[in-house]
Amino acid sequence: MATARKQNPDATSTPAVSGHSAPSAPSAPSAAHHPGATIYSVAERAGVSIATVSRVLQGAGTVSAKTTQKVLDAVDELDYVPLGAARSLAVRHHEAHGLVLPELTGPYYSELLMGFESRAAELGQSVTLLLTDGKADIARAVRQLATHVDAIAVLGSAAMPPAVAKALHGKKPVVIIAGSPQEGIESVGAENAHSAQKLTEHVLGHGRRSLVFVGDPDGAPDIHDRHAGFVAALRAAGLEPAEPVRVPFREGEGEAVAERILSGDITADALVCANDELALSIMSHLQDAGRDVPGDIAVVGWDDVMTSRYVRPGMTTVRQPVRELGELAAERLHQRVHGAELLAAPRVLPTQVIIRGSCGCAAQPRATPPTRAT
Amino acid sequence: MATARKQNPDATSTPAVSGHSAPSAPSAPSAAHHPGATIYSVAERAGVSIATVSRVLQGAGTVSAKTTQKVLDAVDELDYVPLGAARSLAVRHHEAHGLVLPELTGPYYSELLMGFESRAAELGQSVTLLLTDGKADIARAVRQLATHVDAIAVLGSAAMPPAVAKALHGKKPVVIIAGSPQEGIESVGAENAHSAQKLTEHVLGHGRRSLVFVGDPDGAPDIHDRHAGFVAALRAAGLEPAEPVRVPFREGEGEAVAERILSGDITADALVCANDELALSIMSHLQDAGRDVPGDIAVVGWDDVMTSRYVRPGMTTVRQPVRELGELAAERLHQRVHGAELLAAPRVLPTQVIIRGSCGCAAQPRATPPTRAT
DNA sequence: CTGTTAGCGCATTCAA
DNA sequence: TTGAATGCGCTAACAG
Repeated sequence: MATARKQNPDATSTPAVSGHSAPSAPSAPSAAHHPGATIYSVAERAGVSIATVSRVLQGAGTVSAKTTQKVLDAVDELDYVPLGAARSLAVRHHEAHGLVLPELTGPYYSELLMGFESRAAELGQSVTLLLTDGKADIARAVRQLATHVDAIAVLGSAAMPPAVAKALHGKKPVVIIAGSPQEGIESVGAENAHSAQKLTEHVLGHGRRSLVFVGDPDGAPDIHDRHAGFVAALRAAGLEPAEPVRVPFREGEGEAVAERILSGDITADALVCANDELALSIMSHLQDAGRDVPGDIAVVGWDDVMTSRYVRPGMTTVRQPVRELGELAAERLHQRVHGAELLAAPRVLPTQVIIRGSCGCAAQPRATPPTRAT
Repeated sequence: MATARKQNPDATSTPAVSGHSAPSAPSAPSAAHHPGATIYSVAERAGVSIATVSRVLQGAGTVSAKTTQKVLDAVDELDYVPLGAARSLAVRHHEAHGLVLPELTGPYYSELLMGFESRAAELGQSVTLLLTDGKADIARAVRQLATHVDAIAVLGSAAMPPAVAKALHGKKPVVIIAGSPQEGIESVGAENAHSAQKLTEHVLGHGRRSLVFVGDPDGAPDIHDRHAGFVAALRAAGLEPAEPVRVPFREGEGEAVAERILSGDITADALVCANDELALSIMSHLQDAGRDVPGDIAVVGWDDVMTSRYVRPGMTTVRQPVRELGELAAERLHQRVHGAELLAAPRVLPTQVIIRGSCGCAAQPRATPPTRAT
């Protein structure tokens, strides 16, 4: 019965003396893990009030050097770990941001997450991660997440029901990353259409005329935009774009696409792929079948993954500032939590076309700093 | 002043009648986001007590269908999002696990994280991620993390001061992943020494006699074990192992190592590398310089990253059940939180040697299911 | 089946 | 510079 508080159901509600926890048992000598040290045990051990303990721990108010030291010692001896939930309840803040991603294969998500975590940490926020792929009830998971965080960032391609996003929003700040801007929800992203157009123009510049877009424009908002840029470039060149080859961009799909090309089901002298994994896989299978890339057919991707530097020919692609995108999202979340207004226009970060050999340019020695264009 | 509670500083502490929040204002008609809906507002709106609201939300106790519906409606209308902190404080746990990783480049960490998140989610736990690379005060970050979670998993190679691990442990369950088992701290990992020995024996089987290990055995516990297996294989073959080439395994290091080989500073007819990124990079630079792999020199790696299937020759390597490792860690954490005893012996998961062409075997068509050995 | 009540551990006025 | 008291929103006995 050391910690004496809130327990006077007997006495009349007059501020009875409540004997300052008299020097009864001088508490256990030293050592040993108090599994449940609380601010009360620390205060008692230091011989101060919990308010004082709180002050030194928060660095708030002014506490004498001597008292501070006593408290710090007690904290140390007791191995005190504050209970975050109690603090959160009192201050009404979780000091945590949520991030919703579909999954983590490939460098894109990881980069994004690293950027997000890094900036969040700088701002004193921890990050709680939610992966949607394979989850049965995503809406439930997101609501659960909302319970523990102050704000949430969602990747556009994460399978989160728009209804959920809207519901959350209004309760907690939400930002959509690389998604289609929704009414009243802030979004950040990397530029797509313009770079796609530049990239396509570059391929056109090699004299290719029969280009096909590989990837599903309706699968994700950024793919949609890339396709739009592709189409724009073709039209500007007086060409009529063929129907895109709509495949999801898992690695395995590349083989199927390659087969269709080899069998003549698809005819093209250049492939503009929705991302590098797809492009890489297709190129590899084509090469295995004896086709020359880019001689017979050019292949370009998007994302500039590591492998794109190692294959031959090097993969021509587009690099996005993915890490910065993550940082930006964390940053905006934090500002919004602290009262900043929702930004009406999406923030879009510039991207960079990386020219290597697969587009038809002379092969470069691989794994060297890429040539920059744009 | 709708929610009437805990406010009778006037009346004597006798259980005064406290007028049941008489049907004063019938509350706002419909619609609109109550920014701060609480269990009280929901209860009031549904015309029940907060206990009932809690019951339907927790699925605990028995509540009549009609009442349940009223509550659910109120929750819906008010767009009620419970405050996790309050619940955590009351039930005294966070329903969250922490995961400490150095960073997220390459597929290893991502896989691990996916496994961890997936299993944690199944168990109803959310995951809070902490990346140590680039953090100034890691100990502080970890303590901060400990504040919000019930248990923590740490990757062995994460730069977490052992002292912190020990401090945390005893307060919250801790498991070390792929690290050196520490006294009194549970650990899980993938098998290293034995597979390394098998792999080395395989290379030896191709007639190579001058093998060198590339990677720093003191850099991470699992590298240490792989090196040990390497040494064991050589000794068993009557060979004296050369000093390992101690480099960190960032991608950039490969070039430097390749240079030393080309310049004759290092002589070897086979390289056993600490991981695939290193092996890949070295092989690539060697090839660029005109060396034949595996003709002139064999190169093998560890991890079986995606690129290892795409390069030629295919990279011979060792696949670890990384995802399963993550799942196992989450699983153990959860069990420990729920009272399970600390496992004295480390749980170690089996690995698999993947034979492709870079070790000296006949080149395989790439990007096909790997041949299994072991 | 439902309501009352007492904390959970902490931050924070308000006094002293 | 310090302490006493109050409440954050929720769960969980305990009554009824």
